Amino acid sequence: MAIRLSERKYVAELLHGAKIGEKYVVAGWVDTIRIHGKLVFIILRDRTGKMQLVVKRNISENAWREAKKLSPESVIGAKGILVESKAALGGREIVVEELVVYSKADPLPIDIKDHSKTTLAKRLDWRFLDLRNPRNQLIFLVEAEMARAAREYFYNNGFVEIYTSKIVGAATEGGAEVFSIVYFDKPAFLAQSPQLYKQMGVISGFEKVFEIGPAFRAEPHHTTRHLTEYTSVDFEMGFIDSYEDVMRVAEQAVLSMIQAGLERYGKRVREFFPNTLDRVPRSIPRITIREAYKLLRSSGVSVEEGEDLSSEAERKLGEIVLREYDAPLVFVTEYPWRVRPFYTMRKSDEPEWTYSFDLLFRGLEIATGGQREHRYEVLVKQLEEKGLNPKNFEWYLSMFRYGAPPHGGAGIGLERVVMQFLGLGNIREARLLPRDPERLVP
RNA sequence: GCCGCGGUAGUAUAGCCCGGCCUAGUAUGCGGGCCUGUCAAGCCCGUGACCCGGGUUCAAAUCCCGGCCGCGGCGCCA
Repeated sequence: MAIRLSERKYVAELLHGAKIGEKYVVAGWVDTIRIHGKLVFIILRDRTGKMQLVVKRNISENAWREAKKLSPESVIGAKGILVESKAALGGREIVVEELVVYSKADPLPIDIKDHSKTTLAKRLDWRFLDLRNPRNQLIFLVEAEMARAAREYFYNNGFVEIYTSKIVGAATEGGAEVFSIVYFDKPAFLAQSPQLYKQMGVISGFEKVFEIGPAFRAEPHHTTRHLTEYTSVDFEMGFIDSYEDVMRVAEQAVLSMIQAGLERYGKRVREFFPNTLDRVPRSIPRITIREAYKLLRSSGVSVEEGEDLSSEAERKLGEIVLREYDAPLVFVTEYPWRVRPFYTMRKSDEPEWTYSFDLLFRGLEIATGGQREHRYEVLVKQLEEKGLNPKNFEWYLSMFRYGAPPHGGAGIGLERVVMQFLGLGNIREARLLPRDPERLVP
């Protein structure tokens, strides 16, 4: 008599393929409930979709009595006959003979049917409910798919996956943007980047390494594109001819992420996210930052030669490149030395510029990379030039005294890729449990 | 960190400038009733709110100050 969940079929199976006229067990959440006197319609939702159950008093008095008392988002199981029904969503419905309520839900604190009816802050307070909305859940299915594609790309191209420490004894690049923690009786920090460790991976002899892991930034940004904790897709590769080799890998990794997202979820993504990128770009154009200055200036954006691009300039550049090259992504190369970290390799012929790049996706920086300086003496000089004390980098510097190949790499912000791909307005949407200067829970 | 805007039922909002007409409106939710083909079901009845603290005033949701929280811009970054 009782419903056996081990016999359960997913909604998608019942809607496509399962035999009409057979008896099936379904289970899930009550999406919508419509009570019509002696007739109750239940829209049941599981991870594969939604379908209608109809509970009729003259079929089962017990089930009907239970159904009348249901509340949205309660968890139920049902057993009944699958029938065709022109009126039902999906063309099929289950005529319920048995109904079990596993968990009755209280009135909901947020509107989960339509994400736009509740502010993002409230939605995040109730994230587990917010994610019951298929649109919001889809963001993380896409994220998982993109991470999988990146991982697969790296594995297929000879990179070794490494796991570096996130508790560190010294800040990577000096500076105030690290979180301090107490490590027993010693001061310590949360890693803002695996930068130095992935270089170690190369120098250790793995030659090509990558890591997908958390990065922490203690910068009190109040913007739609910053998190204090995010997922960084990092790679580093040895024996390169130039930073062009690094860009090629970054390009292929990012394009394979976009391709994977579209291939697996393209249809649903287009349904829920009107601003999504709907095709995979063939390639990513490269322009030097000096060309970018010119393009921007001729479009009326004031830029300072030798400076980093402001967020406004990046946005504008994204528009220009889309117009001129029909490309949603662009590499901006040869950033000025003065705005890049000490380990960046400078151009041999123009030392005020570097062998480095940023990758912009629809006008937003999603990756940074370049060739690293591997010559010990040059590194020491560059540290000093940046006003840093080589004494504090002894461990790092020592790696370059015992055989370090020419190498380079990049870091890609996973949430930013997801955000720009889907056309989200706020990066917090692309993070399961976002952390920002104010938010620490849930 | 600096700057701007904001905080009204469970949720989303109107009202705030120009204090009294607010016994705070609307939608949705929630509770109850009618209904055997709905599809954000419908119709009827009911329910529920001015962020906290101080001040100005005969009178404060409305004006002023402080706090907390939210949203966004900038710097910076992925």
